[in-house]
Amino acid sequence: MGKSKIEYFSENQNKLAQFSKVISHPARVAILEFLIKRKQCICSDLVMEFPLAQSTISQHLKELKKAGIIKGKISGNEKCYCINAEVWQTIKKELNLFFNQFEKNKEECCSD
Amino acid sequence: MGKSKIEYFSENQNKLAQFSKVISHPARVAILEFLIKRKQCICSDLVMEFPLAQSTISQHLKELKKAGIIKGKISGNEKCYCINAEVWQTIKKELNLFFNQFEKNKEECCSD
DNA sequence: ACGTTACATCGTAATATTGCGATATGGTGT
DNA sequence: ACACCATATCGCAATATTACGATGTAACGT
Repeated sequence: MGKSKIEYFSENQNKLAQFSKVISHPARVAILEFLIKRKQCICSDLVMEFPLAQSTISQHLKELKKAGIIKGKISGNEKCYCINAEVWQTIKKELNLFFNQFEKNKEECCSD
Repeated sequence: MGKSKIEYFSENQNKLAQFSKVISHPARVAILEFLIKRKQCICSDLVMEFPLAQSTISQHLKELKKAGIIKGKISGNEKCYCINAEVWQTIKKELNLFFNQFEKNKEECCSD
């Protein structure tokens, strides 16, 4: 009970759900938008920008990194993060494929 | 703690996160794809199709309905569900806007 | 070597999600 | 009125997520 029955669904359905989960938290959306604006940043930039603890930011970065949507390069003391362009395009494409499956048909079948 | 600090983020960031959350579970992705294929269906169609209890399906439908992505019309005994075309397009557009914020630049700033 | 800075990870608490059985609601057919 | 559908909701248990402070690790400056 409570445990997701993800094994019953297709690989594609699970992949899409996972991609969506990454951007299903406003902090991660905000981090990604910040990263787009600044091209790159380090963890402490985000700690300054957002009202979240360093450990919390670090955890969100870990999630984003796990999904591949960002990448980080160690540069001496710091760790420089940026968008992973390839994965970004992949996720964008997959979401588009999903949303393009539905074509509006003239006759609406239901209403509220 | 553990409570999401959603109040610190913009309306747009929260909206995008909420839209994403709806499709961040494989069962809901599967339900939506089923709904696209069949144009419309009732709850018991889904109960037959997926290895989930009726109450679980009903709950996922509730989530989808809350987000507005589907709508349901009571038809006697049954409740006919289908995609809400308008909301579908809205979510698609919002996600596209988000993903189009990032343009690949030639020089990669980080690597793994 | 020592303190500082940057970041990750651990441990824990609060909260949210997922799932199911049981039960409620409300329309259908008899 | 009654049994029978279809669906919604309630109550609960298992699990996942979010968040933070404390602590660990590793490079830096002195």
